[in-house]
Amino acid sequence: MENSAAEKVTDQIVDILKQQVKLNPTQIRDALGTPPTAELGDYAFGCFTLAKEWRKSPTAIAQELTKRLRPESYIKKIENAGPYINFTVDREKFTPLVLREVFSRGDSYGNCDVGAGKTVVVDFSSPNIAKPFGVGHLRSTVIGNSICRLYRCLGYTCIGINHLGDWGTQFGKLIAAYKRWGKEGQLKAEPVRQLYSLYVKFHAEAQKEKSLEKEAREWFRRLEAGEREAIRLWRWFREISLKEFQRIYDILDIHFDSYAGESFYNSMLAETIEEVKAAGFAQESQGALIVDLERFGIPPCLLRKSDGSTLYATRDIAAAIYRFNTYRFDKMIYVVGADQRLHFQQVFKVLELLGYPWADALVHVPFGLVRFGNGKMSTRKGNVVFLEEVFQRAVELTEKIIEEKNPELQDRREVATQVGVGAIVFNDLSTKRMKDVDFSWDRMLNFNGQTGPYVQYTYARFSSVLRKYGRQVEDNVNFSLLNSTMETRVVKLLSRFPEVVKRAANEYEPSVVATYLLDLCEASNQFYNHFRVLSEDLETTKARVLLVWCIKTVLGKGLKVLGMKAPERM
RNA sequence: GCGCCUGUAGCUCAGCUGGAUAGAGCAGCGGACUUCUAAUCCGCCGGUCGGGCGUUCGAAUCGCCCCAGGCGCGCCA
Repeated sequence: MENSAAEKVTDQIVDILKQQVKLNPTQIRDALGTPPTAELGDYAFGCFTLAKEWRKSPTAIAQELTKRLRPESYIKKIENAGPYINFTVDREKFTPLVLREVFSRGDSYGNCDVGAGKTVVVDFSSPNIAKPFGVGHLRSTVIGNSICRLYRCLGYTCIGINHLGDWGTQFGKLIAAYKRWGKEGQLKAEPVRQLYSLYVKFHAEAQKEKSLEKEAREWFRRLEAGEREAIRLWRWFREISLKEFQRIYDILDIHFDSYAGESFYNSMLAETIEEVKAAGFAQESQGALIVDLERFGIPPCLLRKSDGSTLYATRDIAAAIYRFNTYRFDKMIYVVGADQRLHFQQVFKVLELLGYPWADALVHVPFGLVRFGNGKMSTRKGNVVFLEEVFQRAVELTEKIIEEKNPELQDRREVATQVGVGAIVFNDLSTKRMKDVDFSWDRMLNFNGQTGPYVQYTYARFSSVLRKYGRQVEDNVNFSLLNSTMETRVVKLLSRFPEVVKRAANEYEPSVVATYLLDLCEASNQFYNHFRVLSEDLETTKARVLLVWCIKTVLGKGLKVLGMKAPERM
């Protein structure tokens, strides 16, 4: 695949510098920075590292070097400023290069083929059956979805797996609770609400009545033993929960290649345990089966409880092996909360001990917790915010705003959903994933400033301009009509998009794309407010329309990568 | 106690992996709609980058030590 415009420029600078400087291309590239203001130039090379070798001050070196360097092709000016050599790009060449690239690539702009022929598995969302889908689960869902989309941009085949929490002690609790207090009719009427209140009631009652916990463990044991009554209830709970989750995934327009949850691996667990034993790493301890990891400075990994039932570490180990055999992945990413860091360290280590060469292709992508009020959101305490309620309120508010700002809008309901849900999604993706977040209605429902609706609004606005223009957009324009600082700033930002996608994927950090989009919106809205795109002047109009087309395309692509909709009007 | 994460303006966050004067948004104040969507744009106000020591020509960024908050650390997931 051909180099992007930005790469061509940096390659050019490297070419110019490498004749005079004894550094290899990557060293030069790494040393390149951006001057504090655009007037100084587009790229800066600081001469600090050369100072030792040349036994001169960086300022003197910069001065001397600048005299010897001659601008070529994409570089128009090379100037010295203190210890820096500043390179100014030739706008006459750069602007057409960038805009023509965006124009010809369209929606595939920003894609590359580094991942061609490779497969990456992404384990994300993974809600617990029988628990309501809370705002906490949203993070894994939207971050994971975006990571999938990012890797697809890089050419990877991406398999999204929803590792449903459909097995474990919680089902023992749920069955026990249902047996005591549950009513079939109620459960059919509003499944997840009822399951949830049974779950909450269980924990409240268990405080007073110690025997409850024992009862729950017993039910889970019977479930694992495959007893009919237990299986029947489990299946039922699973089915009704899944149906509700599906509604949420439909709203978000997120789809999985596999819904193989924890229960899927039940039949493989005995074999997995045998494998660990055979490899000589398993040992009995206080009645449980563990893998001692002390020599790696990690607490032991529990494979089996003293009552014989299994634990989720075992299921994760079995799942990883199964997935490798099924997908032959080159990388597997787990998008799971930071509170499970240790768990994944343990699981990865055990797989490494078992001698799987792909163990180092496993990566846990953790994220900060969502807190509510005074503490962590806890399903047990009934301290959760339902995602559906969040969506509902966001969409309602959006409809109200549309009512006052754009009352004639067609498909109002649909747009309101796209924007309302977009606001929630963007809110979760716009800050670095490791930060804990305090849930706040105010922040969720703010549509001004650095928000999802702002990006969508900008997109809709430029769409509107193109609609009004109504003719075919072409890249055969007079580019010198786009040489204001505002336009140059936009062009420069557009040229950075491919690199932004790569960085976001490498760092598993969708927020890189989100913050980039905000920058692009700011620059583009500034341009919009200062220039009139459609005017009597045909030449200028054609040039600006091309720029608008490129802005719209990149914004649309960016929104798509974040898993958001890009409404043409709002 | 041990380990990991976070700490930048009143609030929410950027800061391109060590470089030039630390940037946005929200909130507050003041401006810009007879013209392509004002969910926008412009201006003002606002910072001992948690604290200290160190490495370096140069530190918000790297190292060490504290402080504060969060999360883990054997039968939950």
